[in-house]
Parts: sequence; C-alpha cells; structure tokens
Amino acid sequence: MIDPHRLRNELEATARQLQRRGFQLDTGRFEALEQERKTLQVQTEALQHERNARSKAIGRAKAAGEDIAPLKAAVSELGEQLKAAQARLEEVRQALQAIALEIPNIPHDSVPDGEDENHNVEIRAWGEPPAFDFEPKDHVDLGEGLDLLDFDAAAKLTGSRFMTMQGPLARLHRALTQFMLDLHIREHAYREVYVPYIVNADSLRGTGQLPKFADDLFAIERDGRCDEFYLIPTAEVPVTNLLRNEILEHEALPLRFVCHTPCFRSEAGSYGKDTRGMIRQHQFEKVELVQAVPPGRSYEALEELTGHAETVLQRLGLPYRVVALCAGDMGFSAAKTYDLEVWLPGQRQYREISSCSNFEDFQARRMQARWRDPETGKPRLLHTLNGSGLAVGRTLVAIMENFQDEAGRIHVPPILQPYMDGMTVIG
RNA sequence: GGAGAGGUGGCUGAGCGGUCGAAAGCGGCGGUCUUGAAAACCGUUGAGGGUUUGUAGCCCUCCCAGGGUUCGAAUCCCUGCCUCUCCGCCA
Repeated sequence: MIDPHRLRNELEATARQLQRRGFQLDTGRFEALEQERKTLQVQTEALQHERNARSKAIGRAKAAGEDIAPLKAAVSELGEQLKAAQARLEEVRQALQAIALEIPNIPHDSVPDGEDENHNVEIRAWGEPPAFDFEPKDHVDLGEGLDLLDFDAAAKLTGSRFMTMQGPLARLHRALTQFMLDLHIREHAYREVYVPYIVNADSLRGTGQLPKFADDLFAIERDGRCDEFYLIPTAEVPVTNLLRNEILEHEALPLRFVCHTPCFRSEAGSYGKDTRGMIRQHQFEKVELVQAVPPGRSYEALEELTGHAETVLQRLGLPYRVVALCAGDMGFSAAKTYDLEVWLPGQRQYREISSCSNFEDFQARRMQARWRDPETGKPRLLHTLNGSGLAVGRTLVAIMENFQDEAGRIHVPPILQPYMDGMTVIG
C-alpha cells in the first residue's frame, strides 16, 4: 500500500508516477471519495463526542440520585444519527481501502522507463557462455537420457507441470539447496528460519499477493471455505509476515532471514508458456533471502542482497547477467527490482533465476511492520526486501545444461562435490 | 475428536455496566543523592487516526477479532481465532 497521505496531498504527481508502470489511477473517483470521507469522519467523530459527553452526564446524574429518564431520551435520538453516520463512513472507508489495496507500488526514480521485458536494462554480466564443440542438449533430453528425470511419472501422480527426479540428480538438487543455505548463513550473515507452507489470507495481503492475484495461488479448502488458507507461492510470504504487527527495537536491525521452502504456483494464464521441462512448474524449491532494514538503508541493502544471490552463481561457475526491470515489468509490490538471468545453452538465452526487490514501506504498511526510531523513540514503518538466492530447480537446469559433455553426462561443479561424497560426474 | 480454563499496556497482573486508556509491581526514560555506580527517593512512560501551516490545542478509536445488548461495554450476550490443562489419536 502506498502512503495514504501521499495519495491525498500529491494525488496528481502520484498518478503520474504510477502511469510509468502502466497503472491508471482514477483520481476523480478517489478525490470524490476522499472528500466524502473527510466530511463524514468529522461529522461522525463530533457525534461520538456528543454522545460520550451526554452519557457521562447521565452517569453523574445517576450517582447524584437525579431522575435520568429525560436525559436518556435525548441521547437515544443521537444514537440513531450516529449509527447512520458510522455506517456511511464505513462504506466510504472500505471503498477507499479497496482502491488502495489494488494500487501497485511507486517505481523508484532509478527504475528505467518501459512497458515490458524488452525495455529492461542490463546492468552487468558475469562469466562467458560455454562454447561447445557439439550440439548442446537441453535439460529435458539430458535428464531423460540419463533416466533421472521423469515428467510422465509426475503427470501420472498429479498432472502437468510437475516432475520427478531420481538418484544422483535428486541428490544434486538437494546438494544445491544445502550449498545455498550454508553460503548465506556462513558468509552473508543470514539467519535460517523454518516456516509453514500454508498461510492465511492476511499474510498474503501483507506481502501483496492478495487481493489482486488470487488466481496465481493454490487455495486449500477447509470446512467448506477456500478463501482462508493457501499454499505459499514463495517463502517471502511467511518470512516477511513474521514482522506483521510487530514493532522491532533498533538493535534488532537489519534483519536477515534465509529460508528454504517449496513454492506452489497455479500460474493461471501461463499455459503455452515454457511447457517443456522444469522451467515453469506448479511446485518448485527456492532458497529465499528476506531483509528488513531502516528506511534510509534499503537501497544499499538491495545492492548487497543482489550481490548475495550473485555469489551463488559465481561459486557454481554459471554465466549470468543482472538486469534492472523497467517500470512496466516490475511486480506489484516492488519499488525496484533486479533480475538475475542465467545462461541456458539449451535455449541459447538468459533466463530469470532470481528476482531481488526493494519494496520500501509498501509491504510494511500493509502488514504494519515497524521499528522504533531511536531518534524520536516513535515507531516507523520498516523497509522490506527479498530475493531468490536462488530458485533451486532453475539452478539445477542451468548446471545440467552448462556442465554437460558430448556423452550427455553432467559434471558436478567443484563447490558441490563435497555435498555429493566427492562425485564429479553424473552419468 | 471429547471435557474444562483463559486471552488486559514491553512483561507480570488487578479491574463493581458510568468518574477506566485502564490499579499495582517490574522494566524503560529523566532527575535528586554519589568521586562513580548501586540502593533509595521524585517524576515520567502504549498505539493508531481526524482537524490543522502545525512535533500546539481540541477530538475520535483501540483492553484477541467480528457482531449484539445499553444513554453508556475491558466489564453482559453471540460467533470466530488463539493459548493452556486432562482424555483420545498420532509421526
């Protein structure tokens, strides 16, 4: 949610900033509602004041043994008026709230203009795409060739967009997770957390998935209702919501959490896109980095966090580039996002493997995540950030395709070999 | 799943339907005392919102959440959520 004061006081300027990401704010409707809210709120509070004062007078009169019947009658009437005013105010409030919840975050000034991914800007690249003296295969052919990857089996068990792995490939997948967690814990000072994989609607509202993106989620039915519990689409949701309705002491910051979870995405509307292989699945594993920092520090933190994710790719020896998303391509809650894209020889292109974002106070306001500013002693909204460090399934794909040989074998990156009992090659 | 108890400020914990945003203790902050510290003593100490040029004043809301009763609800009623105890079941 963006700052309601900002919406009230700088409505036109805010609308222009939102337009950069292709969002049209209906300023006329907002202003009308806001005007009404103001009038109704003042009126309602005046009535409440009146009622409070009169009720107290009744209390005093009763204590003094006076006749209170006429006083009561007078306040009764007030009660009706108050009830009506409150009802109208509540209506207007909810309308305003509904609008506010569907307004995306304002792009930071440093975010490039543009409508879609074609306007994203490459910031830097690392490593060289490998030169093969044979025709490189994609991960599907490699995995199925080794008899270690099976999409048909998963289709039998569940349906499309799931997969099964076996033997050393499943182990490599697990090794990747361990390596990522260890790296972030040991070298980047993150604290590991374990969280529920099912969250309630309040949590999803807090990070911004609800109310707008319910279609991307798997809802869980319970007691005949399916609007309460959902499978997490990313660890971002439970981990960031640890801070919901909390006021942190300054000493606790910055907060750095790393969390490995499965992620579940319905990806409604993505049919026909990346149908082959494990690039786009309903279930995948991810190691997620989440930070909460004082407001003045969040852009510095974004650079650091992006660097932490990059380190994973560098240690594995995977070529990648860093891309600044343009205003039109950013996610709903983000003020600024860097995507990490890894080179996939099977597709001959860079593909997203991590997305690192600064949400500023957008999520914090939704979930009332605050810290006590030592300057004033007063609670203020935190800034939250997160990034994949990394998406495990896609990292596995990158390793398979970049480290294949002509025989269709997969060479284990040296940094992972200790996690594999020294195994150097699969196949 | 069955039976019972309970959810109050940073913590512990009082609270008869009116003078309760809430006693008391602890903690925090400021001060007195002290060479310094401790102790003692004094003072102070929740959050959100509206109005407003205003960190001034005035006002509103918040005692788990949502409804209800009432002139008036932390206190009474209903629903939900959560916690605890006992039994059952279970990894």
